[in-house]
Amino acid sequence: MSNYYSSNPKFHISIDCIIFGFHAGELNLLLLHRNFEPAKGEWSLMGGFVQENESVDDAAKRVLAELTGLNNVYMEQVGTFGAINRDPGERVISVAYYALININEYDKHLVEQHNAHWVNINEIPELIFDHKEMVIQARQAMQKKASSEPIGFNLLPELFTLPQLQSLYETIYGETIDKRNFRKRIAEMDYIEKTDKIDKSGSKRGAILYRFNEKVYRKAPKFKL
Amino acid sequence: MSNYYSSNPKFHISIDCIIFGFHAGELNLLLLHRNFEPAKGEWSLMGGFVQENESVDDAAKRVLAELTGLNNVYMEQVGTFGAINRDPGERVISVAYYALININEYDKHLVEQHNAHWVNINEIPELIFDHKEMVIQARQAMQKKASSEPIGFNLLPELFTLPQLQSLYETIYGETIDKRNFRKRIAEMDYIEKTDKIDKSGSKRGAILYRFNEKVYRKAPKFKL
DNA sequence: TCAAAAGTGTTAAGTTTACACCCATGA
DNA sequence: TCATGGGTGTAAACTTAACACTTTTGA
Repeated sequence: MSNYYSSNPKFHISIDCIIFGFHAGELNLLLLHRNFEPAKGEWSLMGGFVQENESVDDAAKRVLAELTGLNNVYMEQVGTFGAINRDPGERVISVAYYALININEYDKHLVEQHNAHWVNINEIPELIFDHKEMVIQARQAMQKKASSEPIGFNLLPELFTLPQLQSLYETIYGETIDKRNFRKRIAEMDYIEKTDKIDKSGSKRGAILYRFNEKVYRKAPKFKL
Repeated sequence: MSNYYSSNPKFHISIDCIIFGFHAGELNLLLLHRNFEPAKGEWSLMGGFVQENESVDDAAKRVLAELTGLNNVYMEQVGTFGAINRDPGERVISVAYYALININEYDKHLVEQHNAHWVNINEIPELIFDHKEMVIQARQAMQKKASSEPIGFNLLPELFTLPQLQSLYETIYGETIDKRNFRKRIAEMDYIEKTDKIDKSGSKRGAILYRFNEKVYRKAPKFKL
């Protein structure tokens, strides 16, 4: 142990998770009513404290899994929020991560236990501390990333239709996309593979189901939407 | 004070600075020989510990100022590095920031005191811990940002020539740019203002000096290089 | 007078956008 | 049979890329 190190202060480090889900043409966040003081009962991001036996990234994965039961989820670090008084309880430095999950596959029982709810991203309530700012930054980071890397598929089921995919990207960008131009671009991505299955849930005619083939993508990773 | 908070561990939080400078057509980093254990004497980024009386961002500014004497420097957070054993001394979670400075204007006396040196970014020596990874991520983040926001000017003097500016962007991107196409794009940015001064240091003929006008930029912020 | 760097426009290629109708099906 | 959402191609507008010579001046 170095004297130099120990002359410096230590801090609680927390994780906050911006959990994105996509359903029925809408982006949603999984938010919860905080169940401890301060700000007990107010809307909050899912959070937790980094422990001794885990890296910061692992802590983020753990915190996400505690709420959703999910592992191997796509997560990205948004940034670290370190204002002195950001938490009125005591000083906590927080590392924010966003997660993209398939809204059909989380553990509903766990979510209920935490008193968590999906909230439309355009109708976010007041959030505690600097969580609103975290959401804003997460959304921007996600949008930017989604335009240049194929991360959007994490928000969809394994098999998805082109109308679904287009709706997802329209929601992420907050603007409509021309259907034929969209499909032209998708057609050029040979890692978005047509299956012989049809999804009839959205229309009488049914839409062809596609799959994102990550192995094929990795051989020639180019993506732009 | 909440019991819930205090049941969690605390950590040393450090700052590491990736300090970019541009000189003679080359990007450089300001690196130093670490003057305390562990890894004393090895090449390292400038760093320091976050204190109780400062935000994380302020700590980054302080650490940069301690080495360079500079304030009001353009800085961006790169990310937080939280692997358990990233520092073999004891556990330290580090927040990395990059800074863009005008290589003519730092405090050379301070830099000498810290035993710091400018190193060409393509000839970076072995660095301690995960500093190499921080440099890689900082460089990528800076490159991306520099392509869509006018941050490159922070690396140049107040007055600069178009050959200088082009050389800077060629260095940032690691590829050559067509001179006429480059100048065409610059000509469309009315916040890059021609002055009536000539810089004769680079050629016999001399090159016109330009200035980045931030106020004009803010009125219609569009930038793409 | 010549070497060295600064400065200047045009054309072709590629990319992006706009746009309208037919198809398949279940109710 | 008709209402609903799924599926398909082409042409114009715009953007990007390629390219070569003249100017100025100090040595």
